Amino acid sequence: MKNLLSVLKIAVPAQIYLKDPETSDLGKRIVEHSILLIHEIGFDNFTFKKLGLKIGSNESSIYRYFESKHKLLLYLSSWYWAWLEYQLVIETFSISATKVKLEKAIEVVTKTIAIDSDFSHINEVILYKIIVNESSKSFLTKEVDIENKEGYFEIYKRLITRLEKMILAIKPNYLFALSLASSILEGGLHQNFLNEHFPSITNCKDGKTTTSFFIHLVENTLK
Amino acid sequence: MKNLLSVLKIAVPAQIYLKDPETSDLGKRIVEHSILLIHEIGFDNFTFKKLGLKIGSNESSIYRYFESKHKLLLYLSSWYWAWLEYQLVIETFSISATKVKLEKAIEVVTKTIAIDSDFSHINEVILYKIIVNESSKSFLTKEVDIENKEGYFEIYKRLITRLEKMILAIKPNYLFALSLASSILEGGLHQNFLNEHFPSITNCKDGKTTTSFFIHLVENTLK
DNA sequence: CCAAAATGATAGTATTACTATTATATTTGC
DNA sequence: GCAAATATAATAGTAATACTATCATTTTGG
Repeated sequence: MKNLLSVLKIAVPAQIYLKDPETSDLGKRIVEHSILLIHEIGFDNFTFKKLGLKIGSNESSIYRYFESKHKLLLYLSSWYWAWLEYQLVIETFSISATKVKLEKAIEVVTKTIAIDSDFSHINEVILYKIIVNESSKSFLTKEVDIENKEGYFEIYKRLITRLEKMILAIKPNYLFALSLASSILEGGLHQNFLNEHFPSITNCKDGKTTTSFFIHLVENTLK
Repeated sequence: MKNLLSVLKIAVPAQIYLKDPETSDLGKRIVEHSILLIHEIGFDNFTFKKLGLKIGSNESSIYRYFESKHKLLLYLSSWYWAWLEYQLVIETFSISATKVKLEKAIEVVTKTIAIDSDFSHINEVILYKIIVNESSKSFLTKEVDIENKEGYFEIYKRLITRLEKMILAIKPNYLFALSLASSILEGGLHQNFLNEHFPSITNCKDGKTTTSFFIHLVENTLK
C-alpha cells in the first residue's frame, strides 16, 4: 500500500484550489501545517494569518493557493475521501465473497485511523480527527448547492456509491442501499465524535468498536 | 397536544441565555425572527445587527438576551429537542406494545416536520429546517467539552436515553442501544439533509421516507 | 544570466463580534 | 401620580477577521 501510493497521487478536484499545493514546497507545507493548526485550535479559530506565522510564510502567499479557508477545508476533506476510497478499493478488491467484501468495506470506512501511512507530508491520524470534528462544516453552508454543482463533493459521493454497490451485491432488491451507505459513512464519523465528546450517548467505546456496531447493524438489515 | 402546550412551557437550560426571552415581547421577537433570518441567510451570515434591523430593535438589546449568536443557536436547538421530547412522550405514552412503541418513536424523531403546531411564536417547520441544516454547528466547536460540562446538551442527551430505553425494552441484551438511538436521531436529520442537497446519495425521497428506512433498519437489527 | 514565476512585505477595506457608555422610554411600587 | 427601577435604544469604539491590491524581492528554468 505504501509502495503503491508512492507512485500514485491523491487526486482532488482542481476547482477547489487556485494553485495545486502538491506542486511546490510551500504548497505542501500549507497543507501539512493547516492540518496540525486546525487540529490544535479548531477550524473556527483557524486563519491564514496564523498559518502563515506557523510556517514562516505570508498570508498573501497562502491566498495564492486557496481562495478561502473554506476551500482549504474542502481540499482536506476531498483528500481524505480520496485516500479512503483508495484504501477501500485496495482492501476489498481481491475479495469475491460479497458478505466478506462488505464487512471489510465497513471496517475500512468506520474504523478510527490510528496509524499514519507516512507516504506523504499529510498526517492521516490528525487529518482523520479533523474529518470527525470539522468536515461537516464543508457542506453545512448556504452555498452547498452551488458548490455541489461545481463538483466539489464528487469523491465523497463516489465513495458512497461504491458502498452502495457492495450492499446491492448482497441484496439486490434492497430499497435503501444509498441511505444505508451514507449512514455507515457519516454515522461512523458521528459515533467516533460521540466517543470523544459525548461518551454517555454511545456504546462504541471500551472495546466495543464503531465497526462492530455497523457490521452487526448492516448484516441484520440485509438478512 | 395544542391544548396541553398552551399551559406548558418548553424549558431550555437557563445557562444558555442571559435573560429568558420568553419573559418579554422583545425576547419573543428575537427568537421568532432569528429563526426566520437564519433560515433565510444561513447561520454563518447571520448577525445580531441584521436581526436588530429586521425586528426594528437594537443590536445591543439583543446582546442582553444572548451572549453570542452561538448561544442563540444552542437555545434554538435545545428548544427543538425539548419540543421533540414532548412530542415523543405524548405520542408513545399510551402504547404498551414495545415494538409499536418504538416504531412510533422512530416516526416522531425522523419525520420531516411539515405542520406548525402554532401554539407559540416559534414556527416549528422553519425551525426544523434550521436543525437539519445548522444544528451540528452547536457542538462542532472547540468549546464543546466545556459547554457539555455546563449542561448545554442535557435535553438532547435525555432524548437519546429515552430512545435507548425503548430499544432495550425490545431487546434487553442488545449491546448498542445508545449508539442505535443516536444513529436514529442524527441519521434521520442527515438523510433529510441529503434529500434536500445531495439527493443522489439517499433513497429517502419519492415516497420512500426516512422513517420507513429507519423502521426497517431497527426492526431487523433487533430481531 | 535573464526573464518569468513564485514568494514576501506592507497597506488597506468592509465586516464581524463584540463592549462600554449614555440617553430615553416604560413599568412598577408606594 | 410620581419617583425609582428596569428595559430598551443610540452611539461609539475595539480588536480581529477575511480578504484585496500593490509593489518588492527571491527563486528557477531555459
